[in-house]
Amino acid sequence: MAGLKRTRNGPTIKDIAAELGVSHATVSRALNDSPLIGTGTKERVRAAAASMGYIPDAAAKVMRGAQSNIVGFILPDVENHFYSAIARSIAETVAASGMQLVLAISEDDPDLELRHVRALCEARTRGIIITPVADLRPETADLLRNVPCKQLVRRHPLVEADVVVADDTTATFQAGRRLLELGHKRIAYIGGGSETLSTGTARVEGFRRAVAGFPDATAAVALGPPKPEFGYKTAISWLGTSDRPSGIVLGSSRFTLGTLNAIRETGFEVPRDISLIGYDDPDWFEFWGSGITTIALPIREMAVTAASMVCELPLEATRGPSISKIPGTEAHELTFPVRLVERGSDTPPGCANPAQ
Amino acid sequence: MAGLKRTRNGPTIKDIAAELGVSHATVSRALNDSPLIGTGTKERVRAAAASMGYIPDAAAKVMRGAQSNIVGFILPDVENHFYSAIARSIAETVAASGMQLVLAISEDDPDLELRHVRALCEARTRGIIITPVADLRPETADLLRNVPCKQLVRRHPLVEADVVVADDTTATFQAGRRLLELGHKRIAYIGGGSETLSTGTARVEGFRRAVAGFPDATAAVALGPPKPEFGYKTAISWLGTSDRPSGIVLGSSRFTLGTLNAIRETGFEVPRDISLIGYDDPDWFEFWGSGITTIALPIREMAVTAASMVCELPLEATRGPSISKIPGTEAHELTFPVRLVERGSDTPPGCANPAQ
DNA sequence: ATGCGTAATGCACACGTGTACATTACAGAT
DNA sequence: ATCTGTAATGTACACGTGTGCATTACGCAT
Repeated sequence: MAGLKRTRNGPTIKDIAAELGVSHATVSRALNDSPLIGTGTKERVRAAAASMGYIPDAAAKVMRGAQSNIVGFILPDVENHFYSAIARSIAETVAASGMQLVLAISEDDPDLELRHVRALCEARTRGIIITPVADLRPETADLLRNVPCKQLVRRHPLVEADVVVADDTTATFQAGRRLLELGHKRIAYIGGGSETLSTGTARVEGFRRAVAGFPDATAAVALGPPKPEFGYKTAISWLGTSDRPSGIVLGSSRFTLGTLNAIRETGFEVPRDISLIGYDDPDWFEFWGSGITTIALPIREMAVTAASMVCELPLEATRGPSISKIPGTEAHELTFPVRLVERGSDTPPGCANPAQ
Repeated sequence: MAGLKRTRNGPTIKDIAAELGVSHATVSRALNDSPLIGTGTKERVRAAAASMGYIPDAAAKVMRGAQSNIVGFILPDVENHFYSAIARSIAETVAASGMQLVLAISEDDPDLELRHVRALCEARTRGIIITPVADLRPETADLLRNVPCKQLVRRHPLVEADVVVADDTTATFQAGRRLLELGHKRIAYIGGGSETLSTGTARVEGFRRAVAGFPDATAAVALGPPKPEFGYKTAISWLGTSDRPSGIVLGSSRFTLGTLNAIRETGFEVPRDISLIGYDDPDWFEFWGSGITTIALPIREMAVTAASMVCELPLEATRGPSISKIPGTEAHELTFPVRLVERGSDTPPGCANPAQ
């Protein structure tokens, strides 16, 4: 820590200048293709730089005043297809605009999230896209005020920034109503997040709203950490009871997995004993049995929109999100429509042979 | 570009110094908790820094000589469970050692890969973990000589760096022999990569070696880009012929998906008509039908090992990889054992009802 | 009063880069 | 021979931070 010179000191423009017997300003200009430099000199400088293995120092350039061209995306879980698909689309957009993307994983841990945000701010990041954690630290919200910032997928009340989300309320409303219209009387919802996140509140609200239209139906709701284990435990606890739900709406493809595991272990079958409607559309949903009915989100459009906003690219006119102003702030919310993809995992209750 | 001051100029230690009427050296020492500074001064400096919203400048620190504490991981495809699982384990290890991980996606594009490597080198990254692309640019290999670097999963001949891989040859050998012992006479392998990558050559070699032990068996091999589409197209072309294979070994879970799609479209069924053995073990393999037999890799161990080597952490004694020296270089190769996980997707040919 | 040791702080420089400004060189016009 | 304009290069500073060295202040012993 004390007084240590950098271990591997590559050549700098000063070294190149000394080698050629010119000033370092000439080298700098030559490498930046300034019109002030003679053609011959440029060539000699470039040749020397290449042969000496010169690598420019990004830190020095940033300090000189050039904007760092780093964009950060903080996501909770890279093993969740939903987020990795988003990460991919963001990466494409950012790379296409000539900038550098830094992916950071928060693991739904507020302290890790804070560390990432702090590191990105200290690096003078050009912009940050974040899917905030449920109990986000106030300090994190403070730091985010110093950077152009967009919230993606989830909206946290402490963060004052534009929001790009899916129409979660309509999504779970459609899913819930679908099950009820098929004739299910006892349905349930397993969701991620908590009361502080839009993905928690909005989805539960949609589900409840669907149930409200069917007075003779009862509903159970469980919210927890978006990992397969929570889906598994919750499903196991429900399936053991006599008044188990005959249809379940899942708030994450991670829950779908845990739920499938629970259903198999308790000897039930989908969709014969239990109907399932998933969230998001990972590639294996289509081929699992007769297919898993699910709510598909316009992942690509959402990601590209958020990335374009941060990179200050013109927004392509995508399949129109609805735009509304968030009261009390200057921020806006872009809500993207969702789509129910009908496959084979939901049937009327007690129906042994699905319509196929 | 020209002479622009940074747009959002936050306060620096000089501003804090001016505010308190001390020199910036005092502020710097106070913030770094130097013993040279009086307790009272420290407190006043910290209070001022907090109230003024001071954010340290990472670029200046790096330039001053402090090692950047960034570690980079360049992976080809974040939507592939295999790599996202690796990314997660690397992120955990790197975060635990107090460093910052930068994830970059190469999309199997050598030019994009070069861009990422260059950016990481210019940022004076502490170390790079890379899963190299098939036709990696020589320039990329040159740049990597300037950084502590480890190859993960794939080995590219141009890159002179330690290697952490799975025992791919044994893996496909076991898978191929398994199908042959079940009685299959026509088997096939769909693999990723090309002749320049270890994942291409090693896996094909293992498969061929298995077939060599069964003189009356015939085998087909297809190598291509590791995307579902290639698996789909290849499977479709094979299934249409009269001498179609009765068992297929897949070299990536991405191919498994495309192959399942092809099998369904052509009206066949797994495992009744076609036996399948996958690679890697994404979570849905266990619950797909009676389960997909597959070759499981010690993803976590491999990732943690590579990350520990880059972060200069002591290597935990993991379930022993075999270590060998790579001839012609000073680099070493760590090969991790694989494991065949037997589930329900492989049966003797023409067997309508698997043993369950 | 002088000397001395210690605690606290200021001064000045270095890191690598880019650029405004000054300087030099030289060709052409007077 | 002198002036003017242009092309090419050098000089010097700034960015924000950390640290070696000099300096100040002060208490205490001589």
